[in-house]
Amino acid sequence: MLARVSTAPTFKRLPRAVREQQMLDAAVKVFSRRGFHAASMDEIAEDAGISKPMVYAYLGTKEELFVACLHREGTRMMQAIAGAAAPELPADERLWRGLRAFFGFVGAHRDGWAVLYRQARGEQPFAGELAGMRARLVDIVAGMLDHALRAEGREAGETDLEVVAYALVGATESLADWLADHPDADPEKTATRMMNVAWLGAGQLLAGATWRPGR
Amino acid sequence: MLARVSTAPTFKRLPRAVREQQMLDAAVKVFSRRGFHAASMDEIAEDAGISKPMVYAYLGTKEELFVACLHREGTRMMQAIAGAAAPELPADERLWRGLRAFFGFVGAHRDGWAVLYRQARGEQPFAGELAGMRARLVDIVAGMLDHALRAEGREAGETDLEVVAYALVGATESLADWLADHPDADPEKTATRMMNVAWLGAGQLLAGATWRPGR
Amino acid sequence: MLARVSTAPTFKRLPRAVREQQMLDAAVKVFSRRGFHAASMDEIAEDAGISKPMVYAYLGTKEELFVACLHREGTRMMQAIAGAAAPELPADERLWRGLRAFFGFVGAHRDGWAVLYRQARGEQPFAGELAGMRARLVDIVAGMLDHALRAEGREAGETDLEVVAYALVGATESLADWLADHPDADPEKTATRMMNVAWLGAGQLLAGATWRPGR
Amino acid sequence: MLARVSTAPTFKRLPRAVREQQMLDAAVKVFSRRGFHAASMDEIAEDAGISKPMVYAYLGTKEELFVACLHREGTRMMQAIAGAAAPELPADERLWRGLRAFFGFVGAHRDGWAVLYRQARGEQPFAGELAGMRARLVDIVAGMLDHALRAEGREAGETDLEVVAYALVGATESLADWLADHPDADPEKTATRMMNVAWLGAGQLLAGATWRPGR
DNA sequence: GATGAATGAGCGTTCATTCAT
DNA sequence: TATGAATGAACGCTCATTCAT
Repeated sequence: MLARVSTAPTFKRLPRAVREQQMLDAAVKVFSRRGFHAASMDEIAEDAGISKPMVYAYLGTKEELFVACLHREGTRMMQAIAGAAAPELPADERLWRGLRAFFGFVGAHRDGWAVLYRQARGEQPFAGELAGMRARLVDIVAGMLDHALRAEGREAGETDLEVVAYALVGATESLADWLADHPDADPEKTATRMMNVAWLGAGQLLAGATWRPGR
Repeated sequence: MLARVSTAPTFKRLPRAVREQQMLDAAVKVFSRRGFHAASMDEIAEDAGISKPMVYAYLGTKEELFVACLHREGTRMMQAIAGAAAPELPADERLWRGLRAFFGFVGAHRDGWAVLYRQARGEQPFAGELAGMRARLVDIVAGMLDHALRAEGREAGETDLEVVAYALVGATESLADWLADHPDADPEKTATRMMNVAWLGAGQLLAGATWRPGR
Repeated sequence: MLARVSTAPTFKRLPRAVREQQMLDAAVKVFSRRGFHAASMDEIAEDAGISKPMVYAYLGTKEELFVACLHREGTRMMQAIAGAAAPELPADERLWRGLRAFFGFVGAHRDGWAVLYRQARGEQPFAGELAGMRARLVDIVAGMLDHALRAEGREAGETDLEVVAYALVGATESLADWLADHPDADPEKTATRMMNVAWLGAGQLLAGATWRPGR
Repeated sequence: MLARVSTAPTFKRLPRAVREQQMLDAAVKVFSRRGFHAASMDEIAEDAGISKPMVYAYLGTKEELFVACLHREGTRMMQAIAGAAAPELPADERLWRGLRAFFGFVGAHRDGWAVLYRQARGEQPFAGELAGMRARLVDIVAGMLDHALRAEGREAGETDLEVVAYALVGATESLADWLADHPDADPEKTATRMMNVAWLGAGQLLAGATWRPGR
């Protein structure tokens, strides 16, 4: 048997980091479509174009694999939102920028993040991971509110702020779900609507008030 | 062997209606704790104090059983909210009463409904059932908003109303999750907070405004 | 509670013999349609309009029930064929009458006997029952042949006769299956064809010979 | 712990093709003995010396497995009969060769094919498969008859030929059953007897005629 | 590094069969 | 007599996970 001449690219023996990304891509895709339990390691491996033992060798258990997906997607999202809201801006501008960044991300990763996020709920093993991510979001929002309050010399109970932030985050997630389910909807427009509800509240909306980006 | 004193009830040979409720109770409990997939029919049967075949005889397949749970809990919730908001009241009063009824129900069925609701998302087979329930809620809220608008001679696009209502429902569900996770929290108080966010919006909240029940 | 006045027929409390026939009717029907294993006692009981424990009380185990079906149908068939072939007639006439009686019976009990018979094969527990029935048929045919031989002063080995008879019975059963599968086919015509093959053989058939009833 | 001497074959990690044959062997055996329904996948797997999941991985569902058995055995039989009857020979010679090949095959696969064939009847899911195989046999026989008729310038209705062929095939199958149940019987002799009945018919047999191979 | 071969363990479902009324 | 209620015991099938090459 002669040595194989390595001229044409064989698409094999890729460096580990690349392989891992391929696997994560496949995993995110399959988990999104089927849900955590219904997803099978076989399908993930096949979709990644790789054999099952490799998946185990690189990313470990099914649970660990799912957590890895959560982490990667979560990190990406956080980075997308990160610098969106500089503390020196007024509160509404900060909120607006954050929402726009968030819905922009969800719009771009519809069947990736949004659905995957939807899966993490309800599967206890990942309650912790998810709670952590949401807590970070809630903290950001609560921080905004707190900052704005202090700027006017007032203060609020911690729980109160947290709960308000929680509600805002919840409403936002809910609209994100809606966005993920309506492929033709416009992220920017959705963000605007969310901003209206969040900032003005139903009372003023009914009274005819409207919030619009850029004043 | 002493004669068995037939004082204590034997808990056997109960009529079908009773057994069905026992099974549904057990199913709600187990589905809540483990999630749909992780829940096993064995555990549900055992928890109901009955053998597995009876569960199949009365309530059918695992999926059918889950749907039955969804229906029972959903119906209970809808009934709890039902007459809460009479159309002749002003919009904020209607919203408030609806929220109070909702959080009251969730508070009373913490590990029942709220968690079960949490499970239904993400499991494709039940998308329909859940979407239906949520749609009814969204319709109710959108109806409130629309009614209030028309009362003032104004009008709004249908999609806009729906999206706003969607956001409000989402925020509410989110706080319901929060309530379900905080056993010591007070449903009434949570409803009040939700009302503040929903009605006043972050803008007015930051400006120091507060909404309080009864004026 | 007053004594129930037994004016209108309640269709209950029927005498045992009647009930048993109802059950057997239902059993034959269900076994035919589903096959022995696929048939369920539930369906049989329901089809008989009676509760399952009654079936067990009257006809015993599922196997026993099937055997009871076999016996009833087998007996009916044997009776239908019984006097068909008087020994004093010539052999071909006897054979013809037997075949006509047999196909007549099968034609009238298409989905009853024929299919049920088809089920008994392959289910070992009933090998004995079925073998017995077929043995009786084979014996009848072999007896015919033997009688005809002796009438001419000749004789044949027992095995030879048995095997020939076996082949004839097999061919006949096979055409019975065919008849059962072709609802529009005419039993009389089928019997004639069978008679042609059996009596003349392929050789003479190819040579243009034909056998016709009544000379 | 002594070093394991690797002399005896381990019988593990065999290539797929080999394992598939082992499984089919085991399946044919178990299906034959127990019948389709009574056979359990566990027993088949154990008999094949392999775990159940491998059976599913390679051969699929129980039904698919049975069909695979049917196909393998059916193909083998057809191949055994295939070239047996060259068209240029006279009809009786062709029939004789076909019968000899058939009984030879059945004699060699007693508990394999014959019993398995016996199982396929009556189990509705396989009606199609079996009907197809029998149809091919019937066609072959009908073709022989038709060919012989045309050679003499005569013709016969299609249905007539088919029914006659059906009867012949039925008789043959029946004797095959008999052969499978009598382990000591001689296939060749059985073929001869069948040939006598089929070719000469009962009439000539009773009149003392005899057909013998080779003139 | 990479994979085909292999399995332990478990789950959903069904069914013949029997109490207790 | 007649039945609704109840179950033990299997069976088909799947899947995450690991050897051995």
